[in-house]
Amino acid sequence: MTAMPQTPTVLHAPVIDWFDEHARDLPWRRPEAGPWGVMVSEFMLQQTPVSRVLPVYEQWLARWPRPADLAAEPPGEAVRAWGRLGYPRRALRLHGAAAAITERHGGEVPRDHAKLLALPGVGEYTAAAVASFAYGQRHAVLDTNVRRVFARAVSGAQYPPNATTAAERKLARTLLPEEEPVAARWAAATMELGALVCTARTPSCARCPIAGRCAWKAAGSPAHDGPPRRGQTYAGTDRQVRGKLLAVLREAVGPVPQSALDAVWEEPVQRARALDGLVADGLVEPLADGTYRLPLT
DNA sequence: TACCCGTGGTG
DNA sequence: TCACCAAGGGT
Repeated sequence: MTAMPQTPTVLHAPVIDWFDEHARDLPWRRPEAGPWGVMVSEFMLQQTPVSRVLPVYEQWLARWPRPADLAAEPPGEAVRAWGRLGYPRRALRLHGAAAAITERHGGEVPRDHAKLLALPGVGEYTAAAVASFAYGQRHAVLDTNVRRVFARAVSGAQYPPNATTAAERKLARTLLPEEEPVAARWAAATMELGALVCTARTPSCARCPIAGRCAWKAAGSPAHDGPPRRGQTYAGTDRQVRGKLLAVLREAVGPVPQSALDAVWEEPVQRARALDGLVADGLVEPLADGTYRLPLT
């Protein structure tokens, strides 16, 4: 059961005041980033830490300052520029989003949440984040940081559920400040609080602006009880093989022979399955002569 | 819903 | 050392 705060607004001022003082100076938060910069950052930050995104973000925006600039290049160039950020399908989707923005929205990142949501690679979180951070709109922005902050401060649990629940969305809407600019500030502030203070492993409650109102802390910071949180195995999986295969193609200038791909993984069945998967995903293009390259279309 | 999808830092 | 973790989305 989720406990409703008696007066939701009491959290707003301390969290936003804390954000005013402690917010990181990130490039996508600067005014010159614009909606496109915000969108690029949101794609890159999906499951990838800020520190690793920073250099790639700068290169990306310098090379493709507008959606149309990216849309004008082959998707394989986006995959190559993605580097080692991980989950390279995001690069493909960002390229697809840029193409859709160019074709359907006159080259401007749409302001409307529903239109954002219709873009490839843009889900509930990213649509709300772009609408809120880039356009100052009032949306519940529920990422892993915000979910953890609310789980602790309001629900009294160490961790949120594995999958986002309807109760969490309702709570987020309940806590959202009424005024649009305040709501946008709140969204960024709660995310930052989760990223810097209310961290997953060892939260710094001594530095938390709402520690005095935290339900989890008040309960004695009880350990997580429910089902174990989903772990991520990696070694020996298809994902690892796909990563090795794509790394070869990223670093190659032109098409690579089958033999170069065969060299990265011993086991032929899994290797073939991984390569087929990359082709099916549009990350790799097989050529008639038996070589492979990053996609030109 | 549960699972798939990369990569690297860290306690 | 190694399991956990990092501004999710698609199916």
